[in-house]
Formats: sequence, structure tokens, C-alpha cells
Amino acid sequence: MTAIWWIRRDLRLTDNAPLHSALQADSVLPVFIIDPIFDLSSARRKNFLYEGLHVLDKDLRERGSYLLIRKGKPLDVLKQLVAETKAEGIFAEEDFTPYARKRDLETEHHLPLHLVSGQTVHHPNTVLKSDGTPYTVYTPYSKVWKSILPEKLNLVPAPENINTPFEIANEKLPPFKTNPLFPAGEKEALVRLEEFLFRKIHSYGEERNRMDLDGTSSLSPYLRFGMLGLRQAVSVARQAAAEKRGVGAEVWLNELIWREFYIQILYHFPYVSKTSFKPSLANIPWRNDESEFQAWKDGKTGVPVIDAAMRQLKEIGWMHNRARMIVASYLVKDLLIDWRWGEAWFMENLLDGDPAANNGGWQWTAGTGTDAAPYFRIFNPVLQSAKLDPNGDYIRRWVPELSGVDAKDIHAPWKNGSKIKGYPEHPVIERDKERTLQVYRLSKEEMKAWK
DNA sequence: TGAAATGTTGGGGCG
DNA sequence: ACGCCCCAACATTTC
Repeated sequence: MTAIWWIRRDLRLTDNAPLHSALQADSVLPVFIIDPIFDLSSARRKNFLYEGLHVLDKDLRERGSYLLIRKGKPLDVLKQLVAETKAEGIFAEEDFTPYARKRDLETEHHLPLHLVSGQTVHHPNTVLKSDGTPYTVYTPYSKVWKSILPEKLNLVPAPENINTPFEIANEKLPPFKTNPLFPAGEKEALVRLEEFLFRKIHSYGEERNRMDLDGTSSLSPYLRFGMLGLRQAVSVARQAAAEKRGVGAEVWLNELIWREFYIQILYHFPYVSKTSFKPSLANIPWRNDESEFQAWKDGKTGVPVIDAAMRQLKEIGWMHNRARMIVASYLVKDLLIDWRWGEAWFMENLLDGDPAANNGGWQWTAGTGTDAAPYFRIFNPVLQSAKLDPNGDYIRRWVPELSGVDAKDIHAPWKNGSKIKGYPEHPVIERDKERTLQVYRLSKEEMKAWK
């Protein structure tokens, strides 16, 4: 008897609950389906995914198995595969995005699909207020989340052997290029996790916001595709916190909880992917200036920290977390461009681009979301830059035109008056905090009046 | 996971 | 020794 392990966002063998369940059968067929909907997804994220699948295939072959690739609509592909293999069960890790839920519901209707929890530590339906409604504020959510965390998560180790039927027609993996900065795969994820735990986590609390240092875990692309499981990350974070290895471990644990917080927000309030969580800020009269948007995307706004961050994104498909908040605030609060434009650009470029986390982050910055920054909180990019890239090393790393500018002038070179070759003389816009506040206030008042 | 304005406090210089 | 002023450091308020 054969079971199908349908792989989606769980490209790993360690602590893989659906794989573990499938192994009860005599043989297991690991399958990844290249869904036509991927055509709408970002090229660089697909590249990372395909490299990840290539690595997963190698990891499986070390265990006597391999990865079967099929292309097409998941339901059609699975129906076909069940017919070919006489498989009696399909096991998959439950995924909580609106698209995934619809796809899985349809599949469950026609096929013996068994959805297994594993993407999160707590299922979105299990962390609820006493009246049964979901939390929309992070702090109480995280308190309850921690209070119901079991003593041990009982991670399931990677199986040593997987018995797989080999006689099934396989398709070729689409071509990809290896990513030198973020090599895909579970082994790489585990190396990074170790590195983070032994070298960086101690100072994570103080250094995670410093854009010029390598203080973050840089695990997000791996978590995005389940090359590392959130449960694994939480398990080691908890252990490190218990061993009192600095406050860093607790800070990191909270960052991981933010992930689950936004996963459950998108699960319970799927409309947030289309519009503002707060109805009162759903109709902000954005300026939406196309040429300013272009300057932002290209990293040519004339504000060094913004340009550094946007070029980092374009070049490597990843951006420092603090930089994400600064560029998002600049787009939304200074340029007054719809946060959804920024959200879409991030999704197009981030290796870790995830519908829940990305949407949550943008709505937080825009002030439109759950537990959002109040709308009057506006980042001053120059102050943030001076504080969190004090020597200007981050800026010089990504904006070579500014490599000769010293720390004193690099955060706001236009104030100095001297021209820099190849770099805008003035920022694309003169920041106007009052204008932003008015636009937001107006939106709120109009909503009230309309009611 | 803001910034800036305003208020409060306390140490030190000075007559 | 004392009051006065200055100002940095910190706290509070406001948007």
C-alpha cells in the first residue's frame, strides 16, 4: 500500500508531520506539484523553490527515495496519481492562506486527503479569546500562546529510510540558478540555525535592529518554504531562553510568535489581503505618484537609507527587517502611496515573501492593520539611519555612489550642499508630516460622517 | 517596532 | 552655605 506525501511549504525531512504519517504505509511517494498559479508568483522566489526541490530530491535519494515532480492543477494531478499508484491516502501539511484552504477543501472533497498540522506551533483555531473570537492584538495573543506551549514539542527526527516506488513517470524540474547568498535546502537552514544559536543569539536583542551588522537570523527564506519548521525554531529558541543565554533568545521567540500571529490573522480575517483591517482607514486618498513609486523601487529616492535598502532587495531578494519598516513607512507615510503597491513589490522580490507576514507588516506600518502602529507614528528615515547605521556602512555597501561620503553627512547628504556624482541632489519629496496626518485624519472623519 | 515638544529633575558652576 | 541659573538626562505628552 502506497501513501502520497504531498509537499507544499514543508521542504524538509525533520519534524515533518505529514511525512511521518505517510510512513505508516508500506511505501511513500513524495510529490511536489507545480501549480499553474505559480505563473503569477515571483520569478526569484520560484527560483529559490526549484533549487529547494532539487536539494530535497538529493536528500531523499540519500534515504532510498526521490522527489516526484508533476505539473498541473493539483486536483487533476492528484487524481491521476492516485489512479496510477493505487495510493490509499494523501498526506499534506495544513496551510492557512486563503488560496491553500480553498485548494485543499476542494481536494478533500474528491480524494482521501489528510491534512496534518505542522506549519505552526498552535493551530489558528486553538489560540482564541475566552469568547471564542481571535486575538487582534499581539501582546495578549503572545501571552496565551506561551501559556499553552507544551513543555516539550516532541520534534520528529528525519526518517533514515523511505521506501518509494520508482516506476512512476517523473517530470523535469524547471531550470534554476543556485543562489549564492541564500543556498536553498534543509541542510543549509540547519547550518544557519546552529550559527545563529551559537554566535548571534546572545546579542540578538541589541543588534537585530542594526542594519550595518549581521545580527538577524537570516532564516526567513527557509521558514517561508518550511526548509526549517517553525516548531523547530521555537523549540531551540525556548531552550536557549531557558538556558538564560542572554535576553536575545526571548526576543527571537517573540519574533517567531509574530509569524504565527499574522498567520492566524490572515486565517481569521482573509479580507486583509485585499483591504485594510481597520474599516476607518480603508479609503485613504493616496497620492499614488507613479514616478515617485518608480524611484522608490529603483532605490533612487535621494534618501540614502531608503535607496540602500531598496537596492539590497533588488539585488539579493532579501532586506534587513528594520530597513523594511523604514522603506515601508517612507512609501506609505511620506510618499502617500497605497501600502498595497509596496506589499506587491515586496512579494515580487522577497525570497521570504509570505502572504501573511508581508501583509501584516505592511498593514502594521500603514497603521491600517491589527495591532498597528498608530497612524501618527511616522519614521524619520534620517534619524533611523543615523541611529541604526551609525557609521553609514550599510548605505555604502548598497549605494556605491556614496562610498566616499563620511558618516557625518551620509544620512542626509543634501544638507551639506556639496554635489555627489551620480546621486540625486535632493530627495524625491520634501517630507511633510502634517500633510500625512491630515490625509489620515480626513479619511477617519469621512468614514464617520458617511456612517 | 516614532518623533518632537514640553515638563521635571538634579548636579555643577558661580557669585 | 545658599540661591540662582544652566543644561543634560530623563519622563511625559501630543500628534
